[in-house]
Amino acid sequence: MAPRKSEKRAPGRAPVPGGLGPRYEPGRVEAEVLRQWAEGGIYRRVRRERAGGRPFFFVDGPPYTTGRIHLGTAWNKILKDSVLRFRSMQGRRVVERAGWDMHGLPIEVKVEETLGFGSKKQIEEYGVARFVARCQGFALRHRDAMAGQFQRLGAWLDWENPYQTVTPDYLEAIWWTLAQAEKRGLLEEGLRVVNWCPRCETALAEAEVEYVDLSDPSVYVRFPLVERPGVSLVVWTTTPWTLPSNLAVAVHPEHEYAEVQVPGTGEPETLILAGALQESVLAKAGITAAGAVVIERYPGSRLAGLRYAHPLSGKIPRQREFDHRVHTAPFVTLSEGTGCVHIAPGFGEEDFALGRRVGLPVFAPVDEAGRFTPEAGDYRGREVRKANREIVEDLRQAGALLHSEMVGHRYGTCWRCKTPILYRATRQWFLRVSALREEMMAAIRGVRWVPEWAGSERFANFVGESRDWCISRQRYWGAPLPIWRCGACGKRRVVGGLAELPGGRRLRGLDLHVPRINRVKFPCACGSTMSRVPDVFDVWFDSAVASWAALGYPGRREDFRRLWPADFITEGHDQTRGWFFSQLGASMAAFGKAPYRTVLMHGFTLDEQGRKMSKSLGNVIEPEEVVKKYGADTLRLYVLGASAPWEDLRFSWAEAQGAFRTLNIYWNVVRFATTYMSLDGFRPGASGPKPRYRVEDRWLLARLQSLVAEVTGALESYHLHRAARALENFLLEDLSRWYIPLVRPRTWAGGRDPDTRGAYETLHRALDTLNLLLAPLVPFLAEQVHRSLPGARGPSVHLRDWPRPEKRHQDTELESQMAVARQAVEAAWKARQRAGRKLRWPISRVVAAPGTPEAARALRRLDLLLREQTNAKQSHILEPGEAWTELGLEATPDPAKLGPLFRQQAPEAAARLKAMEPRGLQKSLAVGVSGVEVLGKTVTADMVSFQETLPEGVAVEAFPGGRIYVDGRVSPELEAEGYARELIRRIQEMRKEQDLPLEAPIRATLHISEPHVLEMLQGGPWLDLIRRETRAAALEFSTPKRGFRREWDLEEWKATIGIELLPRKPAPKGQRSSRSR
RNA sequence: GGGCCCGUAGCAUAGCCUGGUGGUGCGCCCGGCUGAUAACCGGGAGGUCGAGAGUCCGAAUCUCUCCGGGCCCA
Repeated sequence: MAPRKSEKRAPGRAPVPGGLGPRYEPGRVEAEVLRQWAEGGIYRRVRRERAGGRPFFFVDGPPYTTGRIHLGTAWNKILKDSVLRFRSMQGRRVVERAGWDMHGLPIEVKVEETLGFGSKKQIEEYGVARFVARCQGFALRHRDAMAGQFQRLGAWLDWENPYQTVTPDYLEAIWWTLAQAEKRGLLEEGLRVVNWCPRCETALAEAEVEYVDLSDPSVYVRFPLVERPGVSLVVWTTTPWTLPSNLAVAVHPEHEYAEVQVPGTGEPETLILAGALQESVLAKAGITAAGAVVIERYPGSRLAGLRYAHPLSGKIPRQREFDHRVHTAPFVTLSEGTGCVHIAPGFGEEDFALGRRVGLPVFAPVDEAGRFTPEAGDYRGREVRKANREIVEDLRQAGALLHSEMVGHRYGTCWRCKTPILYRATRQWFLRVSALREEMMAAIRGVRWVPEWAGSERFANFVGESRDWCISRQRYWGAPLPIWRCGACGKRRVVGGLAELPGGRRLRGLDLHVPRINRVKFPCACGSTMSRVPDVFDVWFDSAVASWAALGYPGRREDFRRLWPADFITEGHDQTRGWFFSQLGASMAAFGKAPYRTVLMHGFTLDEQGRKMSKSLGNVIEPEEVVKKYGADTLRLYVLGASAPWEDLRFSWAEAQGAFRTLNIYWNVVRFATTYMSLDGFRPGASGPKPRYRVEDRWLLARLQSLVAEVTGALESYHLHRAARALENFLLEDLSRWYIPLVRPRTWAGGRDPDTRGAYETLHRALDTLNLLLAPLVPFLAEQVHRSLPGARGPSVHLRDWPRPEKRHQDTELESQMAVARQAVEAAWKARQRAGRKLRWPISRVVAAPGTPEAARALRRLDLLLREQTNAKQSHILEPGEAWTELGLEATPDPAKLGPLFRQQAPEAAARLKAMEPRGLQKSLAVGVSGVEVLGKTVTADMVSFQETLPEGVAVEAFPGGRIYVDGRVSPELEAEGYARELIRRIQEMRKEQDLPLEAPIRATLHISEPHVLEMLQGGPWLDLIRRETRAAALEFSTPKRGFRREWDLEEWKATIGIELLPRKPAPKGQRSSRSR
C-alpha cells in the first residue's frame, strides 16, 4: 500500500507492518481486495480447493438484462453470495453459474422505442433479422453493465461462464423440455381466451399483465325476451365493446331472481335481475323502490333456455344468425352487476368455457391489433376500446340502455407498453399445468421453504389455483418454438434437439433464432412439407429450465445425474408466481419432480415509509450510492441484518450508517490488537514464556464458542439476519465495549510478559474466529483483516474452514457470571456518577451486596475485575442477603398507628422511638418478638418502619444481581492520584493530537495553578507514575515556553502543559512503561 | 373481491410462536470515559404497541372485525 500524505504527516498513526491503516476507508479496502482476488485467481482457487467436497448446487435466478441493478437485485445477490461463501467454508463443493434472462418482450419494446416503432408491421418492414440482432445487442450490453455492478458487491458467481438463455445449448434445453412435455401429452394447441396486447400483437402470460386503475364505462343493458314482449333481462358489463360479440346470458341456478315492473318510457316494462341486486341497480337507473313492483321471485334455474334478442343485431348482420339463450352457471356472483352475466365466448375465459359446455360458436370479430373485423358490421375497423362510446350510444338509440356511468376499476395492462389488454380467443400453445396440479402439490410438500409459510400457504395456494400455461408468443425476440407442422395433413412434430432435426447438423453452432430457424423445413410422412410454427416461447419458459440447462443438460448428463435438483435457490416473493412456479411446472413436465430442495423467499426493498421505490415517487435508492458512500461490505451487513430475509426491507440511510459504524469499530478493534502485537513481535502459538490466561480470557473464549454455534445455526437455517445481529452484538458488546478495555493495560507490559501473551493469544484467537464468521457477510473487510492478523493462514479467508465450537473452551456458567459482574460494574459507574466521582479518580472501595448465591459466586470469582473496573482500591463482597454493617438505619414511627395507643403522648413516644438505637430497636420489633415498652405501653412492629441510610460520601445502585455501594470518600493519597491521572490524561491527549509515535520519549513541562495540587503531586510516587505513563523522560515544573502547549481547565485548578519530542533512542523490547496491575 | 405477509417512540427495529413491569439503535439535551475508536458509557426527554371488540385474574403477544402498507391472484 503506497503511503499517503496523511501518513507522512502522522508517523504515530502510520500502519504498522502488516497492520491496518489508521482509518477504515471501504473504497480503498474493497478496490485493493478486488484487485488481489483477481490477481490471485482466488475465486477459482476456492472452487478448486473444494472440488472434493459434498456438492452444494445453487441456481441463480437469472436477472433480466435490461437496465441497471437496483437495491432489490443487490440484496438478492448479497443473500446468495453470503450463503454460498458460508457453504464453501463448510467444505461444500459449491456448484453455481451466474445466469442471464435475455429474451422477451421487454427488450423488444425497448428496442422498438429506440427505433420509434409502434407496431409489428414496422418491425417486419425494418427486417426481422436486423431487429433480432439489435435485441441481442441490447441484452449483451446490459448483461455486461450489470455483471460489473454485481461483482462490485462482492458476489462470487461464475461471471466468466454464465448461463445465458440465448445460447444454442440453452435453446436446445428449452426444446428438449418441450419435447418431454409433448411425450407426456402435456402440450396442447387450442383456441383459448388469453391476455392479448393489441399494441404488441401477442398473447401475454398472467405474469406479464399489470393491473392498474382505469376508468371505464359501466353499462346496464336490456336484453328483451323473444317470447315475452315488454320483458327484458338486465345485463351489466364494463367492456361495452364485447357486447357486439354477445352470444348468451348466464345466471346462477340457485340464486333468487326477481321480475320487477317499472315505469317504462311509454308503457310499463318488466325487468329481470337478481333479487339481491335489484334495488341498487334500479336506483342507479333513477327508479325508486316505490316505483318498482316486484311481480315474482324465483331461482335462476327457471330462466334457463329463455331466448332473447341481441340489441345491436341491427348494426351487426352476423348477430341475426345466432340463437341467444339464457344458461345457468355456478360462476355467477352477486357481488356486483345484475346477476345476469353477458357471455361473449371469444372474449372471456369463463365465457369461453361456458360456450364450450353448451356448444356455442366462438364469435370473435376482432383482429390482432384490437380492431373490429368486417364481421362486426358497422363497427368494422374501429379500435375496440375507442368504439365503447359509439356502442353505448347505439344501445341508447335502440332503447336498450338502462343506465350508463363511468367507474374506476382494476384492469390488466401490458407490463411493458402499458396498453390495456384484451381477453381474446386465439389459437395458442399450452402446457397443461392444470393436469399436473396434484403432482405439483405433492412435490412442493417435499421442498424446504424458508419461511415455512412461503410454501405451505402462499405457494401452495397459488399452485392450487394454477391454470394452463400459455407458452406461445407471436413475437420475434425469443426462443423459437420447436414445433413443425405439415401444411397438408396438419401432423405436428416437436423437436427435442438439433440432432432430431433433419439437416440439424448443419445448424450446429449457429444462431437458432428467428428468422433463420424459420427456413428449416422438412418433408412430412404424407409427402408434403413441415414448416415451423412461427411463434416464440413465453420468456418465462426460458428461465423455467435453468436448473438443468445451467448444467448443460441434455447435452451433458453427468452433472445433472449427480447434482440435480438444486440444493438452494432464493428469490423475492414476486417470484411465487414467477420463477418458483415456472420452474416447478417445467420440471414436473420433464422429470415429474421439483427442481429445488430449499427455497428461501426474500422480501422487497421499500423506502423508509414502507412505500415501493419508484422513479415517479423519486424515492429510489441506487445500490451504487450506498457503495460509494459506505462500501459494499456496509451495504451487505445492512441488508442482511436489517430485517428477516422474507420481510420487506425499508431502506434507511441512518441504519446503513449504523452498519458502517459497526464495521468501523471492527476495523479499530483489529487495529488496536495488531498494533500492539506487531510492536511486540507477537506470533500466535510461538515459543517463549507460557501465556498466562485470566478469567476474562477464558470468558471471551467461552462467549466465542456460543457465538460460533449461534451463527452457524442461523446461517444453516437461512436466518441470515440472526447471524448478522449475533455478530454485531458480540463485536460491539463483548469485544469492543468490554473485553478490549479489560485487556488494554495488559498490552503495555511487553511481548515477553506471560500476562500480555495471554491477552494476545486470546485476542488473536477471538479475532481470527470472529473474522471467519464475518467472512460470508462482509467478504472484503474480512479478507483485509485476515491478511493483517499475525500468522495469517493462507492467501484468503475464503479458503479457510468454517469454525466449530470447541468443547474445551465452552463455559456457559462463566458467561452468565460475567454478565452479572458487568451489570455490577455498570451499576457502580452509575453510583459513582451520582456520588460525583468520575471514573478517573480512584475510590477507596466498593461493596457488593449480592441478592442470590449465584450472584455472590459470580462476584467473588470476578472480584479483581470488579475492583479494577470500578477503579477502587478495595472491594468487599457480602454474603447473599447480608446487610452491610456500615449502613445506617433510621426508625420512622407511624403517627397514624401511635395516635390511637398514646393519645396526646404520641409525639413524645415517637421522639423516644427515634432516639433509640435503631438496630437494637429493629431486633426487638422483629417477627415473633412481643414488642418494646415505651411510656408503659407496647409498641409493635407495624408501628415503626426502618430505612437504610448511607454513610456520607457513599452511593448505592441496584443491579439485577443485587446492589453495589461505592465509597467515594477521599483521602489525600487518592486525591493526589486523581491529580496525577488528570495530568496523564491531558498529556496523552496532547501526544495523540500531535500523532507522536507510541514509544517516543518526550519532555513535559507543567505549570500548575494551585500550589497545594503541586505539593501533593510531589509528595508520593506520582511524578514517577506520570513519567512512566506518558514516556516523559524529562518532567519539569515551570511555565512551558517551547514545543506544543495547551492550557487545561481541570475544574478547581488549571494546568498549562507543554510537550516536545526528545531525540529517539531505540528502546529495548519489554522496557515499555507499564500501567499493568 | 380473495390469499399470504407486515404495522411497536420522529425514524428503523427486538419482543408475538409458548400471555405476566415494552427493550435496543439513530436523532435531541446534560454529564462522563478514552494513546483502537469519526467510537463508547451514564442520565434525561420521547409510546393510545395501527383502531375496535372478545377470551383471560392479566393481552404488544391469543381470537374476531376494521384501517393502512407490500407481494400475489381475480
